[in-house]
Amino acid sequence: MPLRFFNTYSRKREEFAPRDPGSPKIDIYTCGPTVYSRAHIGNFRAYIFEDLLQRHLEARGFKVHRVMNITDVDDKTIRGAHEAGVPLTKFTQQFKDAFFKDADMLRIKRADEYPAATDQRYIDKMISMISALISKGLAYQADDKSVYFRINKFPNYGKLAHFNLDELQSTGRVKHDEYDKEHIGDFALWKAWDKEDGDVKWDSPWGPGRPGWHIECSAMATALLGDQIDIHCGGVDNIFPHHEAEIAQSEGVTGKQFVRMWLHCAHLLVDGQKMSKSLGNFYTIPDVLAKGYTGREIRYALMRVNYRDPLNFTWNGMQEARQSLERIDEWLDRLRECAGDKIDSGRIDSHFGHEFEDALDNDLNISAALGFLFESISESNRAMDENKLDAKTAAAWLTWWERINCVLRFEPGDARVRALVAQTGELRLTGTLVAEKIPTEVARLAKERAQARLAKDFRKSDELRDKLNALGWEARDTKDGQKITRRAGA
RNA sequence: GGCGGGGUAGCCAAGUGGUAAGGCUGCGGUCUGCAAAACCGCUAUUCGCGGGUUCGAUUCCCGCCCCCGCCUCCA
Repeated sequence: MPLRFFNTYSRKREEFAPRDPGSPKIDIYTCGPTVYSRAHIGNFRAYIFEDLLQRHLEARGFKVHRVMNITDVDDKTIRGAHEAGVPLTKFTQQFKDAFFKDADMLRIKRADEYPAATDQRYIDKMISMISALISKGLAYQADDKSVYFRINKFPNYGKLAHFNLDELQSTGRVKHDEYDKEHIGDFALWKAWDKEDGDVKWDSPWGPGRPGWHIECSAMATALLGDQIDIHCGGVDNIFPHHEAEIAQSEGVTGKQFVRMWLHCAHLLVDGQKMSKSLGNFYTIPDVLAKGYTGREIRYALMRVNYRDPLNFTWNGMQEARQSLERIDEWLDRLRECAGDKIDSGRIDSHFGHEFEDALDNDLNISAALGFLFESISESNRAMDENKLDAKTAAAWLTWWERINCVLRFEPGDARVRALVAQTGELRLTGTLVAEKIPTEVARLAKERAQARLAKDFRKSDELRDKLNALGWEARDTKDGQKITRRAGA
């Protein structure tokens, strides 16, 4: 089945192939955070989408080289540093650290490189690109000393967003230096130093200043990935002006098609509105964790809807994510018990097809892929209920799970490891998971409860179950004895 | 005004020119001392609205309504 993605440029689903058809190498550039405050879960929806994209491409045998930029100089970072009374680099560092911490929490695979806009290497590259644009007549220095891109000289400007330049309207959200620019749509490549910038400045042929926002991506992308990249991703709000500007700058310098495929992620909504810093309707990862949810539950909640559809964030949705993951966890536990010592001898039988991967091939249709997973869960659960699943097949299911989980990364985490306490009170490990140490108090209560049950003292047994519950553990009676697990989200 | 995305059960959501996957919730059943989990069953004669094409449309075409986003800070 061919890999197909919706290319924003053509507005069509297109078959994807690497630049070099004979090579599995793919270069991806993804727009990263501006580190002026903590990223919110709407931002992370885009990063989760990119993670899914990368992991699926890798599952399909491609060698992905991914770059994500860190914007660490712009109006907001400068203002934030000024207000905090600390140097810019110190101000941005805390949000860089927080970004990686949050990304790890969501099990987002690290990009190969995280270039920062303030790295002198890229400042130099930006300056050389701007010089090239000026020499080609595609840019000019205005009276305010800033350098602007001359969009009227770049015929393709507006092609990505499908905008007609004559119809661009100012929304009044941003102050324009309309007197200095030739065209309202001309965007800054180099911003001349202003006293509000303080000591944030770099030397350039046009005087001291700092880079415009868009040029950094063109510079870092071409510096690290070359003149042409396979896939470029971002949120839909980056289509215009940011990605439009990137095309103009990059192609203006190189004369080559900059990006072969543009993929854009729809917004995360809150109460039907875009989650954004400016509206104040946002949650950060720590906000959601504080409500008792785990990183993988957030991951599930952000990943389960196709990336091109708006996704409404709700606490009900978080609860659904938790319950769905619980279902997967229970299934894995049953399979591991069923597989027993055959657990490592799993081999994929022919009936374990590739429907999961096939679904993702179609523009990352995660809903269809998860639908197939849950159908598989029902099917194998039924077989286990009927005692028709042998250990080898159970092991094969687990092997299949390991395969698709390379993309999903939904396995229980360290903080939520499942363990068994048999009636004897002995600790037993399930499958390949490492058991979390059951607190001695919990183990003691569990043992006491097992004894009460043997004595048919159900009143005491129920009281002990309530106590375990209060401690965040769940006691369940199975035919193999009492089972103690961490409660969901605990 | 221009350019996009979306509207499928209580909620989330897939999908196809041939009669609606899956998840969550709820209800009934099996199992259980009771639960839990799992399994079984039930829950949209219908896919925003109105036309058209067709033997047949949720799916294609035309018109309209609603929601969200972008139009130079935004993932």
